Amino acid sequence: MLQVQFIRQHKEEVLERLALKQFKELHLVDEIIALDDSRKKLTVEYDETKAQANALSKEIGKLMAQGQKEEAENRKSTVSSLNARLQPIDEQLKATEKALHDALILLPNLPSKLVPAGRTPEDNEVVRSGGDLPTLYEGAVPHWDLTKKYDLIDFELGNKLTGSGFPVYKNKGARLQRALVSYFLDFNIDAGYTEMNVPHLVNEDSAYGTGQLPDKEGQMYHVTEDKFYLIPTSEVPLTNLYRDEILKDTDLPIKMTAYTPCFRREAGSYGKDVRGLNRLHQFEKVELVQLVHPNKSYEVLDEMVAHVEKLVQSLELPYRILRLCGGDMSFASALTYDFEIYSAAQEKWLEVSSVSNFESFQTNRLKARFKEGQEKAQLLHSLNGSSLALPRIVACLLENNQTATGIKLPAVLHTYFGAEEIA
RNA sequence: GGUGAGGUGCCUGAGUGGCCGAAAGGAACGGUUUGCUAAACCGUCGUACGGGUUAAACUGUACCGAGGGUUCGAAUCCCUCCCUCACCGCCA
Repeated sequence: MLQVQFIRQHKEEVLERLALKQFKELHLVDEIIALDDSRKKLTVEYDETKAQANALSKEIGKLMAQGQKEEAENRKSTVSSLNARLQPIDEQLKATEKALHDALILLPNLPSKLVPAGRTPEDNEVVRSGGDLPTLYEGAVPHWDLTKKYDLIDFELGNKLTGSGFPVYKNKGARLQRALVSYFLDFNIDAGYTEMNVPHLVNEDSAYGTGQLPDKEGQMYHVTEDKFYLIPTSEVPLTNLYRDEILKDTDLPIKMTAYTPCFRREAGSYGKDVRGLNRLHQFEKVELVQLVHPNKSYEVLDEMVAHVEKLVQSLELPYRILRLCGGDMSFASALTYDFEIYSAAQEKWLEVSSVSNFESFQTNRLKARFKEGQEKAQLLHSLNGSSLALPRIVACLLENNQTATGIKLPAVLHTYFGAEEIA
């Protein structure tokens, strides 16, 4: 959520940058300023009237103590009439505040200066790439055949237990997952991230805090009886750890990593995009979250991108890093880099990580702040990134490294996996 | 799930209708003192939204788990909800 004060002070800039994000409802900006104007006006009216009433009420106490009953009764009726006047003002004020808030949450975050113009994924900028596209042997097949051939994942069993999109990992498939999770976590811990283990269900306040509610309710699984939501990513619990907190600047940066399952309803998806491991309702992911000083966040973003890049490189997979264009970025992001890995048998790029700087967009909603000395509290900047989403990594590892006799694993996984290849 | 107790500032904890944005102690921060450490002493020490100012000073309103209510006036009384703790039951 953008800050009204910023919008007021930088209206032209806000309009320009919203347009870059392909945001159409630019009229909201003027509406917001108008609503804020009336909010201020009503606040003054309310406060002044209330101040009178409060002062009189205080006098009543003293008059009563002095036994001046009549005078006290006089004041009482004055206060009563003041309060009666207050009521409609209060109602208007509340309605105005709500309207203002409702309009504010419709505005997406402003894209940073680095964001390329554009509307569709084709407009994203490739900033770097690495690794060589593998040449597969004659009999190479997509991962959904490999998982069957080596008995790694059973999609049908998952259907039986739950439904499509809930695969059952078996045997070396299960072990490969666990190896990857351990490796990713260790890699992150070595870079100074603190490992966290957080709830997989969150309450409404948390879902609201990171922006899943109110708009994306349909994308989450909802436990209606207890009003909990299954997390779509560990970004939700991790970032919400600091909801309504005021940190000291010396506590910064906060660097966290967590491994959790992620649950996504992904309503409306179909076709080959959802085949095999490409898109699931439940998958595993290791996530990075940082909360940092506002003047550090872009430096930190680069650092996180470099960190994920090193991780991908260590898996010896061909990758490219995209800087997302205005139209393809998420609602809350100011700048996003996507990591894609080439899935050789499917012959397409799969997104395996998305690293974003949200600036103060999330923290404004969360009220996650920090203080430098005696200064006024100010909003932190939040960032997050996957490191990495498991299923698509598995898909690429299997497809790209397949041989006639088995699947060779990158060296970094040998110890974790307990073998050099899946045969 | 049952019964009981309770939710106050960074923490502990007082406060049962006006003198309470809230005692006291601790922590933290700034300073004085100090050979060092420690101690002592002085000061500062919540947030938000307004007014005001070049900026301050100053000032108003709201907030004592959340939401409603009673009252001229609520941290304090009433109602609903949430949460925590203790004991019992059950149990990985």
